[in-house]
Amino acid sequence: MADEESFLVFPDPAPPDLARCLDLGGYSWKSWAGDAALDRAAEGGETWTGAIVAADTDADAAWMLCRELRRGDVPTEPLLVLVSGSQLDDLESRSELFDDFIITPFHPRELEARIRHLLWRAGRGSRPELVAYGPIELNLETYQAVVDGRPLDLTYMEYELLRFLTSNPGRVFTRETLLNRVWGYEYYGGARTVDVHVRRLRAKLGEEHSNLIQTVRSVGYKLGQSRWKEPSAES
Amino acid sequence: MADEESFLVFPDPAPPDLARCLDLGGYSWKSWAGDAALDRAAEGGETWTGAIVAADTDADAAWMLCRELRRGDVPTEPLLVLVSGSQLDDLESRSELFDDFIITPFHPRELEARIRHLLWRAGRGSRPELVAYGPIELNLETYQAVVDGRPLDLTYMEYELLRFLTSNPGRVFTRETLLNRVWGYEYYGGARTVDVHVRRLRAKLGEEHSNLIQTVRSVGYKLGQSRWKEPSAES
DNA sequence: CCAACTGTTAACGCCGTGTGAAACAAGCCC
DNA sequence: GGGCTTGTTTCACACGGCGTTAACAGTTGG
Repeated sequence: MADEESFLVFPDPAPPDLARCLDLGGYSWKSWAGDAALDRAAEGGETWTGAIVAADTDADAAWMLCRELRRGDVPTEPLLVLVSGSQLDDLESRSELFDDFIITPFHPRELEARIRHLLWRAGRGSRPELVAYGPIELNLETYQAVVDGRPLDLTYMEYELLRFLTSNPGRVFTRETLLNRVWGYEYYGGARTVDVHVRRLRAKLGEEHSNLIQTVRSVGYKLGQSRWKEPSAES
Repeated sequence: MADEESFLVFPDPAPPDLARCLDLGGYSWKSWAGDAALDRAAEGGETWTGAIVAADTDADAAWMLCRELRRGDVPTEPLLVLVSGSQLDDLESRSELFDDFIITPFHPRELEARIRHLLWRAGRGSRPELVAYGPIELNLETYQAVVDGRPLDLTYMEYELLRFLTSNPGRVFTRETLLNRVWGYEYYGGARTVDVHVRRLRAKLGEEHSNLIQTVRSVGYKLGQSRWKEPSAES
């Protein structure tokens, strides 16, 4: 569930054969109407495995969408365009807008092969370095933390603490250990510091996920491993 | 430019339609029998603009040639394979052996389009001349920066800094990293230099866009990817 | 020699951070 | 089970680090 492969498909009522081919291939995908939806997606931090843009019907809108996708607001992704045979000459002046193309009507297996190859090529590229556990995802490059897709506004120490716990899920750490490994200095009288930071983290994780960080009495804290144990938070 | 574009074509008697298509496209090419000739070429320092390998007749020899070409003796070059429809499934396990493929029988204009795109990717593909993020656009050729269509008057260092940040949107960079990658020297003690340049950049970006460059406390700076849910202080 | 660019220094103000103590919950002993 | 002990959560506050900002000095080019 972490890296569900989801494709952005244009136009909104996706071409029937394209839709059927994607479904048969086991890919999840979502069709979008236009660039207006892009802004929303960019804000929400939504990302796609790639984009498939059919340019054989509404060429202008399709190329505009490609241009938007290539702007960098959304991370550069494999971009496949569908063109009709008569549009082949249009490709030359738009080289930067796509990674691969396929001519309609296309053979389903060719589409599948092209998608596979694009994904393979993308996989070899620089993949964002991230650590995740359950609903928590930490992007080490952007210093962003999200839970359930909702971005968290964490301070430096909160982020470091959450990163350490998420990197070692299920393991219990004493306060001394946490002070040593996260704060980096020898424990000298400030055990409550950890408590307070755990508290702040729990608060920012939200009511529903505050139990992700569990306290092991007389020992310390740990993250996860028993999420499905008697929630009973409601009522 | 205008250097002789010469393609390596396999097999030796090149497929007639392929040969004719290349000739019509104005490309120079040379057909080779097999891998024995490769060593000679590698020694002689001969290079090609790219390779076009027909795998629909002698598949085994074709893939072996691709493997040789990808061995690293010769710099990786655009590699296009011709396959028949029944060979599509073979591609999956050979992803690393080609850059693009085309199904035989092919339409001449599709071949031309694919060659053009491969050449474009090989040349300018890795070196974009335009980098953009949100309202920011940097023209690397004219050394001009515009935001919202309004041209900015940036100094050299400001431009370099903005270019680096815009090229890696969302990623956080420490001041030390910025000094190394943008300024290019190792420096320790003058970290405030970065602060000041960021400040000047923000000033020139204008009030409305000054928040494009975000400071991540205790870490460094990053551009964009903000999740500012700004609680409607404006309006 | 002026103008613009660049890097440094220092003062200011904010916000993250740690600490102490009080409120709270969970065991433990009698 | 009542009361005591131990450990955890919560709150409020003060210190200090960190970023911002402005002014200044060194440097280069016209």
